[in-house]
Amino acid sequence: MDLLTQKNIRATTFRKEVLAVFLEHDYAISINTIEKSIGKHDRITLYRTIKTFIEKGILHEVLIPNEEKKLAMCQSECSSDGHQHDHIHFKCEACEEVYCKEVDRVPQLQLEGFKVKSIEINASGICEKCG
Amino acid sequence: MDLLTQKNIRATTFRKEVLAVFLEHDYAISINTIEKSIGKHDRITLYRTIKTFIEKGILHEVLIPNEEKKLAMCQSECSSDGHQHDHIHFKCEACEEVYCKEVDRVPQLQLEGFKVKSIEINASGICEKCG
DNA sequence: ATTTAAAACGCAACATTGTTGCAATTATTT
DNA sequence: AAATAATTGCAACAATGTTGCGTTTTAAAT
Ligand SMILES: [Mn+2]
Ligand SMILES: [Mn+2]
Ligand SMILES: [Zn+2]
Ligand SMILES: [Zn+2]
Repeated sequence: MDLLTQKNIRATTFRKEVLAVFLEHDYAISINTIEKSIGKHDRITLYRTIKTFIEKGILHEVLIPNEEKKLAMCQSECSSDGHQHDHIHFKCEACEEVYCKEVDRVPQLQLEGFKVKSIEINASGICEKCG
Repeated sequence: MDLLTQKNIRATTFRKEVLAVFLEHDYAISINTIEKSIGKHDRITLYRTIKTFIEKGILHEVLIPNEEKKLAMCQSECSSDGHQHDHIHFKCEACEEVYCKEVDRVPQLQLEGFKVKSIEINASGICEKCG
């Protein structure tokens, strides 16, 4: 069964094309990259598609300071009830791509006086392929 | 001695006003907030001021998914040679502000096959004041 | 103190990124 | 097959960020 149907949205041609672009990459991509990959396209529909995909737990934003906003696919746990990521974002200084990388245990954080509910990590360095 | 002079840029009226806005807040603020705080202002000059401040290690961007871009002051270690932050970003679900929070030890991260050079953490939960 | 040179400012014009309303189209349900 | 609901595509707009250039301000040199 189709991922789109699973997430309770209609599996239209446009959405399948957008999804296909994400499946072709193993790293986070920008809206620009998507636009270049899909042939004819309507910018507005693309923005709405992305918004829907984020709401439904198909995509999530990947924000790195001083970089273009990027998007990447979620794991199966995410849904309209919320996102749940056990992964970090890793920006490689060599290939310059940003990878979503699963980790067994996301490092925890203790902050005196603060109640920490969730944590999100962006690391940088040299990736597996470039190492 | 003035922070601006310390960082080797001219301490103009405009820059001092922008800096003052940051000193009034103990959390990250948006460009919109700055614009509302300084009386008359030129948007272009503000954008250039921010860019300069980031380059000189006075400000850094604070990016949280699905939120307006924010900015916050750096610690003294940052300079045009680079930023060096031993702090995390904490978004409070109650007051909705994002705080830069110093930590004694930033949690480390081991990734099989990856060389981790730096790490950046965004946490969320309930802050000290709201707890 | 005056002159000079560099840096910063302010304006106009533009580029990029993202949103809203609405009519036409497409997908699902009856 | 018809009715219904979701999605699309267009136009128009709003928000965010950039570039060029002449004027003003600042710091340095005389
Ligand atoms: Mn990710
Ligand atoms: Mn910070
Ligand atoms: Zn790499
Ligand atoms: Zn709070």
